[in-house]
Amino acid sequence: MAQSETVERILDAAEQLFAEKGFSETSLRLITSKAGVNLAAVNYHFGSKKALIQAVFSRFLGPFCISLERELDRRQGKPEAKASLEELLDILVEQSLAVKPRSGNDLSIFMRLLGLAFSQSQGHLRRYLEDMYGKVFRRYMQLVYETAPRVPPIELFWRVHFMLGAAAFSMSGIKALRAIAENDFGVNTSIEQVMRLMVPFLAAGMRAESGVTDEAMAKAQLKPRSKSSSIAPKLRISVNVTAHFANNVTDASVRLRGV
Amino acid sequence: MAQSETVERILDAAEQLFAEKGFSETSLRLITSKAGVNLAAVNYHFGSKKALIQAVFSRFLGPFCISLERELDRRQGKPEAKASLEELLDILVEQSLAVKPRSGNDLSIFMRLLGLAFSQSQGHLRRYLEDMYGKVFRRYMQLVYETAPRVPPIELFWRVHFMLGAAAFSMSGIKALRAIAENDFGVNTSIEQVMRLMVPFLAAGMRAESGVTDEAMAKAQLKPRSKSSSIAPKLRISVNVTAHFANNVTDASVRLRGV
DNA sequence: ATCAGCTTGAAACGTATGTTTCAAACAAGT
DNA sequence: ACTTGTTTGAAACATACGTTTCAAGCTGAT
Repeated sequence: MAQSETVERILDAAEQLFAEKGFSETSLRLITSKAGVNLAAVNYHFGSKKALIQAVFSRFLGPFCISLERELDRRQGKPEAKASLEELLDILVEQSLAVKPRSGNDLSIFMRLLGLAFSQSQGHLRRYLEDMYGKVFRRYMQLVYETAPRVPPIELFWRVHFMLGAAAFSMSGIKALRAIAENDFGVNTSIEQVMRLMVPFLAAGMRAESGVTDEAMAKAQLKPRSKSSSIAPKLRISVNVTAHFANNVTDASVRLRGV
Repeated sequence: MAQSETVERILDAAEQLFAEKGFSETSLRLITSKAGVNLAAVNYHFGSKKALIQAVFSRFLGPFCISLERELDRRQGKPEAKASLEELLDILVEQSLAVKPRSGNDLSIFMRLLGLAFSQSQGHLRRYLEDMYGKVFRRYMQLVYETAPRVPPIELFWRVHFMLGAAAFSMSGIKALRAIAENDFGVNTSIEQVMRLMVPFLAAGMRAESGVTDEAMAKAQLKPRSKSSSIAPKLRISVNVTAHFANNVTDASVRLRGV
């Protein structure tokens, strides 16, 4: 077996180009020519452009989530005082920085991709990420909720998304923003510094006094989920369907994963 | 003269579709068929797809910036105590809500567009917005800076972008988020409520204790701009050049505006 | 009623994209 | 050395896009 180096070259090129230009703006021809491989190689190794996009994310998110989960296990093992919000955010920063840096991979590339994942309307990507990494994400968010027990749950819900937005946005435009900061202030801000600057900002925001005035909202509580959703599935089926219907193209996917 | 209703229909359709799918994912054919006009109408009335995108933004941003500037003038007229950060943010909320709502235009659409403007790599759009509305934006930001004199300028710079991100992200995904909130908490959150929930979150984040540890960053100050840029130009020239060079497509634009 | 100037409709153009095809090249097991 | 299964290379395919063209339609002033 050729131990195909081609796959890695494609992933490297795609990761970089997607981050620079977005998904639909990056053609397979551009990727393959930058990677120095044949055009057909993408469809041969990945099956489609969509699958390529997902593979680019998995290459980073897989190791990241594994090490994040391990860290959460470690913390939850020792029954000390609950982690503060700052500590929780620091975990994310640390784990991001810890993921093995490949050649020329300076983290900002992937952060930008993560931002794009939200803002570009790639439905398949959202579903894929939800299926693959939604569980760890929700576990982490539960811990965040517990650090601010005085804020109404519904407001916490929104604040978490304000946090997400601040992070995704800053990271997605970080290259341009760093250039502006350098130009206007004459100081270079590293990706790591930006992430660390974000921690006190987000923590303070999460802890701010509640702004809820609506009575119904103040009393609203998280509804218990149905029992079935809390049972770990043994098997998951994945089917991708693309329907062309009177000029409207819709795609749906159900995913199935073993074990 | 036909008082062309076509232009409005195209703008309405484009605004909605861009917000749903992004710019490059929305074809002119989709826009024109949704608007019920001929394909060629876009190029006839706007000249190109790029110009259409810009027009969509201007239709909202024009009135918005005018009324924002008026409000800033009004406040700066009376030499009372400086506005608090919450007041400044409230101005934005108020002005956003004040812009005349067109049919089916529930503000979230435009907020999502604003988010896309940053994350999609439409270089021409960024330049256009900077040229047209950069001045008001910087004036407003100057006021924001002044409300937190104790935070190092470079950190304020980043915090402003964290704010922008929180707003753009939450607003851009607001439709889905509202559905989730409704489902999980059984409470409906209006767009206005979300915006108001954002104010204490953002204000607290901006005022958080500085997280700057780097000595160089702590001392960095905003560099004075060159004098010429502070003089209101009498005339501005606009030229768009698209260069196809060995598979790399680059476009640049210089804009010229009367008065 | 006529004419000029906008505006629309339908079709075509040129280009770029994702995907498929198939023969050639290659690697490894026998 | 031969065979088998995998990987590459070059070309073609089908489709979708933004844009252009030009004849037909319309409006309002003369």
